[in-house]
Amino acid sequence: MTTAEPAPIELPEEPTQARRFGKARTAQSAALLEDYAELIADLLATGGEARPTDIARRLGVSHATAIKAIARLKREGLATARPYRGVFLTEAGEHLAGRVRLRHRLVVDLLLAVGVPREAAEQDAEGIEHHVSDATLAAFSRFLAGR
Amino acid sequence: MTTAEPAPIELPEEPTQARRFGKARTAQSAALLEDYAELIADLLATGGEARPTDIARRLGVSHATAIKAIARLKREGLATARPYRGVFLTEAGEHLAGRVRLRHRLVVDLLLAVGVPREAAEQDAEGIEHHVSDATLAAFSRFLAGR
DNA sequence: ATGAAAATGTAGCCTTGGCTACACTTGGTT
DNA sequence: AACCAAGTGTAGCCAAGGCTACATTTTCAT
Ligand SMILES: [Mn+2]
Ligand SMILES: [Mn+2]
Ligand SMILES: [Mn+2]
Ligand SMILES: [Mn+2]
Repeated sequence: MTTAEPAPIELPEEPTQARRFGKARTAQSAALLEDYAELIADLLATGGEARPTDIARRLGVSHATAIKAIARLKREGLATARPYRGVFLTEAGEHLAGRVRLRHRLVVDLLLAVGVPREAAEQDAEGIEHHVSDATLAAFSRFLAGR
Repeated sequence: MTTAEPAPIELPEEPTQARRFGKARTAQSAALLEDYAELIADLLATGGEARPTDIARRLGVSHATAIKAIARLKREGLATARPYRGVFLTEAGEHLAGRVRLRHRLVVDLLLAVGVPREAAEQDAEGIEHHVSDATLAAFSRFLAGR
């Protein structure tokens, strides 16, 4: 034989595929808020305060960009902030941050468990975490527990 | 004891964290082109042609949105298309589609292997695939081979 | 107390990726 | 040959998420 057998291509049903892509887009649009919420919670927990400049530096964006995102967090009821006074999370924001942090850790742990090198795991988890459903998260937990 | 021990929070170094977030943003901006390339290749392979309306229906977006994305594919040298004549992939586009399809399959297979239910695996893979680095992909391959 | 540096906020610009509405081809039926 | 439906393209709108430049407020050292 000259080449490996190319696996046959089969397309999902059209409505199924459209639904999957749509959900992936929805997950993506939530990603930014999730990262901000998680980071703000971490900064508050470790340093005591979450200032726009700190947030911006950690995310690698300009402070203007961070301030606009914080405005969106406020608009969506996840954070509070008064001018020149730092950012805090609402109940909803804290709750979101908690779930996001758990997901983040589980994704990293699963990647490590299947043999992904540490830094790749930490890097890839930052994107992957936003696309892990509850069902998948549960499977990750079971897999990690049973070994 | 009353509550589970809350794992201690430690933040990555600032430049490290900024680099990770930046890479995740870059990966995200490539995601749309990857999905289009993969889908166009699949349509060409199975149906013989990839028309804007088909692409739009499968992605769950309007045909106008699809046409604009196809324009971007052309701009970036991944596709060719003449008015009213359907879309084709360039060498670069075919190559991208091939890599994306492989990644997509490996991600689904890995999720199944760790116990994720079929539909959740297919769904989550659609987003996860865009954040899987070569190092992680290699680890997935090894994991799947050794069992 | 004051002056400089740092942080914060605002304005205006850009690209991406959505959408709807409308105009124009194309291709099959009659 | 003509018509009509489907497909295609274009225009114009919007929100998100980037940026730079500039104005304002705080904070900190002197
Ligand atoms: Mn993230
Ligand atoms: Mn995270
Ligand atoms: Mn995808
Ligand atoms: Mn895919």
